[in-house]
Amino acid sequence: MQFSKSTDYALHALVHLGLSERSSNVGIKELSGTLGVSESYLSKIMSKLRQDGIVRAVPGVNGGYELARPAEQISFFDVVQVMEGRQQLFKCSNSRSQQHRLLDEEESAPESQRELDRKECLIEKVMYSAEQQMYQYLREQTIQSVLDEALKRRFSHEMNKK
Amino acid sequence: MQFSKSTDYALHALVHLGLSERSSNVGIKELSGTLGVSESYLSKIMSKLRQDGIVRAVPGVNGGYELARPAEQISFFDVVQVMEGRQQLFKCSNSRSQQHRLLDEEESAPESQRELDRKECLIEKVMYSAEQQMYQYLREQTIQSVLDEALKRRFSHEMNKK
DNA sequence: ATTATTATGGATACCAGATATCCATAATAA
DNA sequence: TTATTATGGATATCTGGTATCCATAATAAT
Repeated sequence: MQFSKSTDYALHALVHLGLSERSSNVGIKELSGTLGVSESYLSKIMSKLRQDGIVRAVPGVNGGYELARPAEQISFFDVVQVMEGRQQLFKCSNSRSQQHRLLDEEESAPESQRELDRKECLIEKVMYSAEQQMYQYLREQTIQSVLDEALKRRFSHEMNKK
Repeated sequence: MQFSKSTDYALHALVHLGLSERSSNVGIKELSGTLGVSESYLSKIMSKLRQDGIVRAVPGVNGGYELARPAEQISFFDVVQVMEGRQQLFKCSNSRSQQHRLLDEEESAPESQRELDRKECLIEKVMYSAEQQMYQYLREQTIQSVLDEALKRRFSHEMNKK
C-alpha cells in the first residue's frame, strides 16, 4: 500500500501556489519545472484539483493556476480524497468466514444477510476506524500550516547566520 | 490506495485460527474453504505469517497452522506490517520544489543536502505523522479483541431469542 | 521404513491501476 | 486576430497485486 505519486505532486504544487500568492496565476510550465514532472502529466493532476474546486485555472496568455480558497482552508485530507479517491482503504472480501457466521441468524434472508454481514465485518470495522484516525489528523493539517512551518524555519535559519 | 486482499485474507485466517484453539492445527484446506480463497494463494500468505513468527506450521498428516502466540499478543499492526511491507506509505519524490529550497543553505554540500531535504520534506513529515496515527490505533487492536467482540455479540443474540 | 499427507517455495501468467506522453481542441488575454 | 495556456481523449508502458501450477521437503501414521 502506497500513496500515489499524484498525491505527492498535488501537495507540492499546492504549496508552491501558496507561496506564489503574489501576481496570482502560476503556469503549468513553472510548476512542472519546479517539481521536476512533465507538463502533460501534471496537467491531469491540476485538472483534477480544479474539478474538485481546490484550484482555479485560467487559460490564455499569463494564465495558469491559483488556489481557489485560502491556504488555511485547504486540508491535506481534501487533497488526499481527490487524488486517491473516496473508497475505503480496506474492504472485506469474504462474507462467509467463520467469524461472520458467528453473527448469522439462520432465520434472516440469505441475500440481505450477506449484505449486512459485509457491513458488519468486525475486521473491516477495525480497519475503518484506523483509517479514520489517519484522516482525522489529515483534516487538521492544511497547506497553510506547511507554509507557516517553512517560513518559520527559514526565519530561524537567517537569525542563526547573524 | 488500497489495502491488499492479502491483508484481508491474513486477518480472517488469524481470526479463524483464534476460534479454533481446540485441537490445534488447522489445515490449509479448511482455511481456504472457509475463506473462499484458493489453497495455493492462501499458502503464500500463511508462509509469510510463519516467517514473521505470527503462526506456526507443521507439515504431514493432521498438520496445519496455529497461532504462534496468544491472540491478545497479535495486533492488527503486526499483520499489516507483514502483509503490506514496512515502507512508508508516503514518499516525497521531488527534492527540488520551492518549499524545499526555502530550507536550503547554499554552503552545504549539494549531495548531502539533497539527502537531508528528502528527510526533511515538510509534506512528507505531515503524511508520516498521519500514518503513525493509524498505526498507533492498529497497535491497540488485537486478534483477541475481535474474538471477544464476536463472542459478545453471539451471546447477546442468543439472549434475545429467549 | 514406507506411505500418505501437508506445507514450502520457485516459476510463471495475468490483470488492473498507476504513471506517463501526445495531440487536437477550447478558452482567454493581449 | 493571434499567441498562449489549460483541457481532455487516446494511447502506451510499467509495476505490483492476484493467482495458479508443480516439484520438493517435512512430518505423522501405519
